[in-house]
Amino acid sequence: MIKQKITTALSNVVVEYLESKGIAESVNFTVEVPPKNIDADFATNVAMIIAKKVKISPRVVAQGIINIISKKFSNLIEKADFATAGFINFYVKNNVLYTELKVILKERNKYGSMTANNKKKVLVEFVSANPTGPLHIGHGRGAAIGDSISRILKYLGYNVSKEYYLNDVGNQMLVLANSVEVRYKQLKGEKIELPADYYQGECMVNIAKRLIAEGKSFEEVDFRREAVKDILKTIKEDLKDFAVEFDSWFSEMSIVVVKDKEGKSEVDRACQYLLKKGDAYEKDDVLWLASTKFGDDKDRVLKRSDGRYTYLASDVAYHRSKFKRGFQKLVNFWGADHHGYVARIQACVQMLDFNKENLDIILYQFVSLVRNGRPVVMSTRSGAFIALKSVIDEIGRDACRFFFLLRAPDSQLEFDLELAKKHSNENPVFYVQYVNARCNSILKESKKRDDLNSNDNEKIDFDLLNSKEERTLIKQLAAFCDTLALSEKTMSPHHFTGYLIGLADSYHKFYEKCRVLTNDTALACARLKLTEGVMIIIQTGLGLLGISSPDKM
RNA sequence: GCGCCCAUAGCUCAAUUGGAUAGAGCGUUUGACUACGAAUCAAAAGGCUAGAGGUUCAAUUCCUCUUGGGCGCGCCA
Repeated sequence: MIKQKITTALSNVVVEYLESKGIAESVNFTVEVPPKNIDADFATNVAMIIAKKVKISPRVVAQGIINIISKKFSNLIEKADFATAGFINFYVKNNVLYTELKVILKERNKYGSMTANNKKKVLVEFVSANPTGPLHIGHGRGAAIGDSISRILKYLGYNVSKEYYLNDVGNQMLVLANSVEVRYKQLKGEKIELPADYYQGECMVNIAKRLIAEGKSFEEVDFRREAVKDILKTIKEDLKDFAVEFDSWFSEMSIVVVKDKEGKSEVDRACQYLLKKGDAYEKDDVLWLASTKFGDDKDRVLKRSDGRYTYLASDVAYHRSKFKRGFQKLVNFWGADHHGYVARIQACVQMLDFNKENLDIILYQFVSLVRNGRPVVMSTRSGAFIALKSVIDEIGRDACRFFFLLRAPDSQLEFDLELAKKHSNENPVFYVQYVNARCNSILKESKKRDDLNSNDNEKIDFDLLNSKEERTLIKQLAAFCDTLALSEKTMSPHHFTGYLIGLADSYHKFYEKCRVLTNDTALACARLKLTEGVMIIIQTGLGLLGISSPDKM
């Protein structure tokens, strides 16, 4: 929040400066934390931007800005100076830092949360893996990212719904049903081979075993329904183990198979709508989506010549349903193999009169699995994949989530199982969690001393927190808000893992340099408050990533 | 052939979306526990950001080309 204060003050000053020069234009500038070698708290590039616009040297502009801000915001700025590169560096008053710390102590796990987004309804769709087997590690990445972003958006005041789109109709379901059927027959003693293009996974056998155990005869069994039921159950359990829970499971069947009073499905309705608008047209016995109108390479088929709809038609109806349910913002997390699909869905939402800006499609690159240096091929069909569950069991939920959230979605990720296992004790997640455990231990220790019981923030002398380590730590805490903003802007939670590692780093350094439980009561009390603030932020931050903060490790 | 994504330390990845001397972890080398947790800290080594041009006060970031990898390109889902 401190950065925000500087930005606001600076905007004010810039307007005044430009007016004094008779310029009406506004300028875009940034405020940021300077690199380590500069000891200022914040820096801005505004002098360089203005200088270019008004053709005055950056130094002169900077001096003008510095004069105004020093006078007008002396409560905020301790000192401001011009750096040779053209930046203006700011040193904020210690009081500003202490005020921020007090806000954290007061707001606790609501610090930085907002109501400003006015409960805007947003739908986050992720995982949406086909129900043809247990989730594998690639789905895990999507699950971790989508779930964390949902938590972050909720924290920022959005009304978030998490949805799983279930492809429970179509060819794959046919293959699935047939696969279980063959297994069923095999178990009954029939001598038949499982075709190579059927699902080979062990779970097909288990489903068949269950059906036989329940005494279901071949004639009465709906293999598709039974298979989906079992697999879905497994998927839900896996997700629960991963701390991911969905608000809704949207069945494709509900928009394809289910008909209204007039015998029309939602897909029928959606296609009808597009046809009427002229965004779909019939040609050669085929119904086409005129997606080229909105930047796609070519028009796409909605309804085949044999009268069956394509997957795209379902998706059009599905997105239409999202709007009909009143969502104002859509976020879709897709595996990178779906990138060819982005253009047509963007086209389709525009045809449905939705602003393209309110649809975010985030592609996450594949997780390539390596075991003992040898690549592991991931294919649900071959059955030779690594289940998410086995990885969670192996390295733990927290470490697994943190690992996935460490990287930007668009970087391909190499996951060496042996390595992950080997270094599980040195995983950065423990580095962060350790801070919480350490703080907890200090607080517990402090309870043994009668002179440290003051819980009243007003009686604490925060001025005593004036070392370099302490200032750095408080600034770091305040940067929590910037991290929230950045994550929202990029729709990626990976900024948070980096932030938390940095915060942990600052605390460990503070710990080495500044003893918390000193004989000086006033100082000990102040440092305990700082420690408490760190715990609040660590716990809240890890919470946004769906990761626990154990008291002891 | 066309399109999307990526290329940064020995390895896995960051870099506040165009900012100052490009940072972490692992691995390597060295040091620190008889006061709050050593799952920690201090220090060293490691880089022509794949290559070549361009845009500007400023490029890992934006544009073009080349090379190398991943993934798509169906009346499959």
